[in-house]
Amino acid sequence: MKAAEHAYNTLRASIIDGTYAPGSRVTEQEVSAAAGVSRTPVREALQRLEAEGLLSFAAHQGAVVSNWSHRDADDIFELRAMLEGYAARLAAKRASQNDIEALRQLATEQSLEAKNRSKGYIERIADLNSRFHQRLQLAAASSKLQTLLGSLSSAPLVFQTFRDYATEDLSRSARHHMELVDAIESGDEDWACAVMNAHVMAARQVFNARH
Amino acid sequence: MKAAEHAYNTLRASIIDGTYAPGSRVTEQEVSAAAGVSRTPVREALQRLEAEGLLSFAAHQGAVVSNWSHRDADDIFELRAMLEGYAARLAAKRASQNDIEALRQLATEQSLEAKNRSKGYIERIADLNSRFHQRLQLAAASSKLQTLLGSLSSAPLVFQTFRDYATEDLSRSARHHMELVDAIESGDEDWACAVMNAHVMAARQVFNARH
DNA sequence: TACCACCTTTTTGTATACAATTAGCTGGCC
DNA sequence: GGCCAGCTAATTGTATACAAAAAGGTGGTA
Repeated sequence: MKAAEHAYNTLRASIIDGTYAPGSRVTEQEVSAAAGVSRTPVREALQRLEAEGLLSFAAHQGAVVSNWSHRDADDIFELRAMLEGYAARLAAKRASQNDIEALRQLATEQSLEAKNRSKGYIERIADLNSRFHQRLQLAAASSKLQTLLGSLSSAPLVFQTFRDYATEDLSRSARHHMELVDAIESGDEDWACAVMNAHVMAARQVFNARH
Repeated sequence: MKAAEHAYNTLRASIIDGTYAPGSRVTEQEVSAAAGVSRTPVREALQRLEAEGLLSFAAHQGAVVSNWSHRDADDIFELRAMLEGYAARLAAKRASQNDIEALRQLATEQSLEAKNRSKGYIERIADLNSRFHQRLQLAAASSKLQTLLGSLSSAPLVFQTFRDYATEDLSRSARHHMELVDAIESGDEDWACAVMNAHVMAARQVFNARH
């Protein structure tokens, strides 16, 4: 793996798991030492994380970990609803048979995991969930949209949200995905968009209830 | 000015004015020589431009200038309509008296420039236009939204579009801005959003007619 | 003449050294 | 005792040197 990528992964994990608290300062040297690479690739990693919104630079003061106010979180869910809704629309219009089968496969697996809840299911569901959304965005076939959504969903709160899901939330999420596949397969843009909106709004509700 | 910023500005200008054609490869050394700085800040500039979508990296092959297909352009206008429409909504809800006065000032100036068309008016109008939109985004008070829109409007096609504006297009654009101010001042979210949608769709129409 | 291996050159990726700016502190002065 | 100047240490910003990888050309061979 390239050094820059290693530094990026290391720091990103540290931010997400809370090792670096929001608002705390991150120096290049720290990361350099932690990742075992020189400062050059570290600077690259910092820039990427800044572009993704996990860090922000104050002038001449280096990087600080972004902290998300309640209002920011609300805005982000609103934006996600809008953009993912649009993605669902495009997917309903453009998805190939391959896309649909892949999506159905992922949604089915997720349903099973949500039902069985065998050891480690949270991580597996989180993974299936993100793969589902990414596959849907691929089917939407708008690279710009994918970029925009990428910068939204990489925000820490998405990760946090999943841990907060109760059992019924998990199965509802899985049902949403199944319904999305049906809507996309039938080519019904309005339906797909509506389900996706409900999906994101449900996630927002879970988040707001806990924070 | 910092060297990285200088490299960024230099290369960005070269891409926008067409010195670097879409699809052409950009080497670090070239930019380094052109800007008169070392490769280190150049790499920083390349990353920023990649994040903004003006460049894209192929694995181990360096940076190539992005070229925008017709479909990409259409998607971008669609996304801008959605996001700027949302921004207009938020602005209608949240704008302060200061915001409104600043917006009205900018829109008024733009109207005059569109009417008089004195030497260099294109550049001045382009500037006023971008300041108007940025001020509106500021009034919308959603930093994440601002980031997303930033990555859309920095795309080359926005610049190109403005040069294509005919006289009547320019005055219509100015009228849209005036109407937006009225809608925002009255706090009517639907109105503001609708005007903004019309505004972006009109821009798309101009772009599509020429390309 | 076509094709393949190898070498050269170019270009990216990384490390390190140095410059410049800044924050925080220490000591002296009022 | 409080406050300001100046210094020190820490941190970012930049340049350069070197390593690694890859593209493209060259020569030889079938």
